[in-house]
Amino acid sequence: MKEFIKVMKALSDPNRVKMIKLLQRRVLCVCEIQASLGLAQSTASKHLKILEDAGLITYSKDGLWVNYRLADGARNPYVANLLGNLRHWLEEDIEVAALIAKLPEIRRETICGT
Amino acid sequence: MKEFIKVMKALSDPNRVKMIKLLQRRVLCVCEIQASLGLAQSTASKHLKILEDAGLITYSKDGLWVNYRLADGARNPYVANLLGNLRHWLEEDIEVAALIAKLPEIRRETICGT
DNA sequence: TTCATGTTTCGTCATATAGCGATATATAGA
DNA sequence: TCTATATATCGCTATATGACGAAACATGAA
Repeated sequence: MKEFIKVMKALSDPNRVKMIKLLQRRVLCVCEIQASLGLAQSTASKHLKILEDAGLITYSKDGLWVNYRLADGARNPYVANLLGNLRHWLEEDIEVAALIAKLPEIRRETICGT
Repeated sequence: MKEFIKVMKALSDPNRVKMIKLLQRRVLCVCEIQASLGLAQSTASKHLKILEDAGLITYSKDGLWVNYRLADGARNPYVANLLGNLRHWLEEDIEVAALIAKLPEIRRETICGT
């Protein structure tokens, strides 16, 4: 039950769901996600931790960057099912579509620092 | 997005998920659910309202009783999918199993009032 | 080492949520 | 009408959550 609740809670916040939708397109670092959603950096980081705790995403470090990607969910049926459905769910959502449309402009080299 | 979030939030509370699991077995009135979960009457009623707002359950009145049942979810893909999966999800959960085991003893005639 | 930079954690605040008891509403019967 | 009963709503408290800025941590370069 606890594991199920954790996954549901993780997907109960619009910004976190948007992060999932963005990560369906490509691997992203924290500052790209932060820039895309217009959040403070600490807020983005905290949301990513919640998604990771739920098993929905994983990360790998590459120098200063932390790359986040969708988990495969092999160990968690709730994760596997919901990530699968979220491939098509919310594709028509207006906010999600806007984020996806702007994603090509979001590149870590130009967004971060400078 | 708002509709999706509403469904996820509704399923983010253990007591509400347990209500869904109980309603998979049979139609229940508020006092039966309250007795089964050991909640205050007002708390049970509030949870049921949240589930109903999310489209996960429906109700019909029969005299003094309000009978709650699972929704068919025909109008909401998130509801249809999650209610479908919840038919088998959490069947092995220890708390859920205990509630199901005690469900035959929960009958409105003996539980309510008196 | 020192500095710069991406990320995480901490401290704080405002809002949301779950819980309860008390009260209000609705319906059936006397 | 009045009473009894099942449910819904209100008022309140304690905890959880999401937001931010500031500070700490981690890594790579000078």
